[in-house]
Amino acid sequence: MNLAASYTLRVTQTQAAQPRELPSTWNPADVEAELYQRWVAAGYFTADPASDKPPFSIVIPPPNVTGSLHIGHAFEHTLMDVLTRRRRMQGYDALWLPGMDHASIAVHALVEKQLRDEGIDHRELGREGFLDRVWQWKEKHGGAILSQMRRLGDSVDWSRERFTMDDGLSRAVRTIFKKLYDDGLIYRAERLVNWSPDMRSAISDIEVEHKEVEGELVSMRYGDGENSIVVATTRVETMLGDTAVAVHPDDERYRHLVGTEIELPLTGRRIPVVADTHVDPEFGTGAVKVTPAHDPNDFEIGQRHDLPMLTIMDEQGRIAHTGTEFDGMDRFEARVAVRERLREQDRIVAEKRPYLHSVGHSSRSKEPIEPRLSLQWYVRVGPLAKAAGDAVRDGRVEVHPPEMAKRYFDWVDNLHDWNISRQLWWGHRIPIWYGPNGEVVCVGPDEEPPTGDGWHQDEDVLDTWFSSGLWPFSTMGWPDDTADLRRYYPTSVLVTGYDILFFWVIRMMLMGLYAMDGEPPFRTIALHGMVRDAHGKKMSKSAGNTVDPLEWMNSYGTDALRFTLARGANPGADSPISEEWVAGSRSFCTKLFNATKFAMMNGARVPDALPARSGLTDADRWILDRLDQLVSEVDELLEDFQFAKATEALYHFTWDEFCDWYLELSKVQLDAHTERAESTREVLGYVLDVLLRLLHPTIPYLTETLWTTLTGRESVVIADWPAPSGEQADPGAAERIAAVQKLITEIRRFRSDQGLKPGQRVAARLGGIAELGLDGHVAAVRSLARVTEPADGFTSSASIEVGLTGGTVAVELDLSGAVDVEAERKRLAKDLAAAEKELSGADKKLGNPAFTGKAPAEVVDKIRVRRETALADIERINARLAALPQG
RNA sequence: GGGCGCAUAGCUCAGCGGAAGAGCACUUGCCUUACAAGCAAGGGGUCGUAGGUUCGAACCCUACUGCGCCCACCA
Repeated sequence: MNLAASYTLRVTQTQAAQPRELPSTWNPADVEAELYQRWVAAGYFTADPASDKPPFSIVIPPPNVTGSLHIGHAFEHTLMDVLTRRRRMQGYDALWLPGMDHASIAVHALVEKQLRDEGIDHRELGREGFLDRVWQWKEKHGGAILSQMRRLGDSVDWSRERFTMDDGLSRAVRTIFKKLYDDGLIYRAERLVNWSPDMRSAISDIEVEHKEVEGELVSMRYGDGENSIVVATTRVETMLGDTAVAVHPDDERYRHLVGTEIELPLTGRRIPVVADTHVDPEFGTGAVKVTPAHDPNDFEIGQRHDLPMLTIMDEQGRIAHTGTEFDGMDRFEARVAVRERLREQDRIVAEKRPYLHSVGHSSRSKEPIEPRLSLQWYVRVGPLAKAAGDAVRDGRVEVHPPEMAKRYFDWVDNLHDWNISRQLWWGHRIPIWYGPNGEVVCVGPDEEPPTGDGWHQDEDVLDTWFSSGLWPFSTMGWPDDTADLRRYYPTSVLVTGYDILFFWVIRMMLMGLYAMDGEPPFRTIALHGMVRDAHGKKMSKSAGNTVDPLEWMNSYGTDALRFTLARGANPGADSPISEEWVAGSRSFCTKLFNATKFAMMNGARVPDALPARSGLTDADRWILDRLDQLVSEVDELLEDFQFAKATEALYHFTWDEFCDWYLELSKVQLDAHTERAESTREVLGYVLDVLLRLLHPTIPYLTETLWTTLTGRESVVIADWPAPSGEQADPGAAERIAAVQKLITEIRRFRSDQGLKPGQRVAARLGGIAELGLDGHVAAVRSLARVTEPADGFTSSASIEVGLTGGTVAVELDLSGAVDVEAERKRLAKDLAAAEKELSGADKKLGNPAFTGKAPAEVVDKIRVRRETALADIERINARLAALPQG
């Protein structure tokens, strides 16, 4: 892309029917809603599969239908929007597809609680009645986040909004379930699952959080006398379901007991002692009680030794079926009761309390999960996981930042079969029918389920992640062969947090590769970190350090929030955020607003073509060269997902270079009332045009306001992404501007040291400035450093020498007795010390033959130059010191 | 128990082999007609500790210390 192209394309935009005037101040709230509506109405965000542009696509990580916008969303959406808007400007047919997840468990729990508050047991309503309520809830309260996304400025294609419970997506679920079933990749098995007694449903491994809790470790004696053995447990109540005691096969202490049976207290049962290598003879007593139906380890031991599996709890976690006095007790109640009974029987050998250990909790209901033996449907992930690993290993899918790939492999290579059934009602019902004679039939989406006496459908629904795993293609019409699917799948990039890598990304990889004949769901996985508070702490409700992005948008504007978020986004790393920083970003927006206002007040206009460089000043050439560099830099950084660095570069250019220097220098040029003033207006317009386009993906509202006013064109949303001008850079101009900046800064420092007020004009003679080729900059130096031309009666009462490349400028000032000699002496002494330190450092290096011999020539040269400069400085400063009046 | 990451200015972070950087905070002076949500000037760091490699280390290696995260069925 070159400049010519970028300008030609823009001409196709219509002239905006609005006044070319800016409000006096930047009030985001006044324009945001209106601009967003206009963008949507104009169809800018609507992808077009028939277009001849190259496609670019992102699917949104679907937020829960229960959700509202939190800072994490705002962060993730900002990044996605920056990518999407940039691609759109680059001439891609950009699709960012929005939607929501039905969030099976979350919604089920929410509506269930609502009903409970109304005094209704959801089971009484029945499945149909309950689902009616859920849909009612969804229509009324669901999807608050969608309007908040509009507020954020997300350039999503609303015409393609999807919900995981849509008919189309449900059909995709049915289709892939059937395919997996027919391929033998779905099976039913009775295993231990993570059971939530509160939800009365299985939950998946990833919904289990392990937390350190203070429990107890109780050692108790089974059997009697010679034939007794001591076992330890943190869950005394499960002894009611013990069906063995296990010891290590090589353990001499218990060898005589292996194969015998001992008495299990309180139950009247006798259980065998078995030998199993799983047991660690070093831990505790070296003997383990085995409860196959209530502990994952014990389950495996049970399988190996063909032990009975006694389920001693009901689905709500109450002791049941034991035929003991404990039946009906809650599991925690029973823990105490059983321990007390054992103590009475003198079975307790030791107790450790508190005993810290890790217990799995439901991430949903926060209660300890209960391993429970139950019949569930599983996906056999082995072959799918292999493909998912290979796709990243062979580079078809790129993980960014690359270090994160390790984590991906850790997970994908160690996947267990995936339990996909949930004992809930809200979700995709498992399409399995059972017949009266034990038949099991999987019914595809376009097939009729079997009818007749005794046939019934499985009661359970699928894990939420089952349907979200299909998201990149189910949203595009799969299983139909649609234009969208052909064009936008695989998606270009997936933007998501590293915390969701396992939950969601891997599921999409498994399902995408499987359903789409080996085509992965995305080319690149771009992982970002978590938003944290100002001190890097994790945000949580309990810590009270959460923030509300909407509040900040109200106070500082959406752009300020987005700019702050982008500025903190280093790949894969967590980003702290605080209100102060958002306020700082608002300042940036105000600065840009004022700069544009200034330029327009001074007649800045965007030229059809850049003025010939030969007619431009050094300042013009310098800022244009810097702008070219900025364009390339920002482009490369964004291509590499380096949002923070790209944003930083834009900030620095805008504020420190464009505003602080170019605008100030341009004032001098504008005052000249020559052709120079005219070309300066064009350069101002040109730089702002490019700069606003570069900033647009990050701060869309402000840039739209400024750009349309500046250019009179329709919208920056559909403007072209800037390309470097293609002009030859002029390093000479840059060097001269650097010299001018240094000269001005030195004079300002001197003035400040002398305590001169900014408004106080003093005369100065700039000796040697012409010899350095800076004579064209005298007016600028005088204006920015606030020194006037020497008039009659000028007496030099102070002078400073400013060392510049190629020589020095002697600045003589007429301070008319205003010089503070002591301050000057102090300043010079400080400079002298610095120069001497510099000299000795350089001498040390250059005196070291190892250095001069081994270091690259340019490094040695640099040091030599540094030494020369230091020497000259010392001489100059000494002369100045000598010239100062004594006393 | 395994794995990964981080320790740089008061705070939050860049830099990752050749003179210590940014934003915010701080000090001083200014309402200088784009901007006080601002301008100008300035102070502040033996780059966690101890070794090693190198002419040269914030940067590479080793150990240690302190944080953080992820995974895991130690009764």
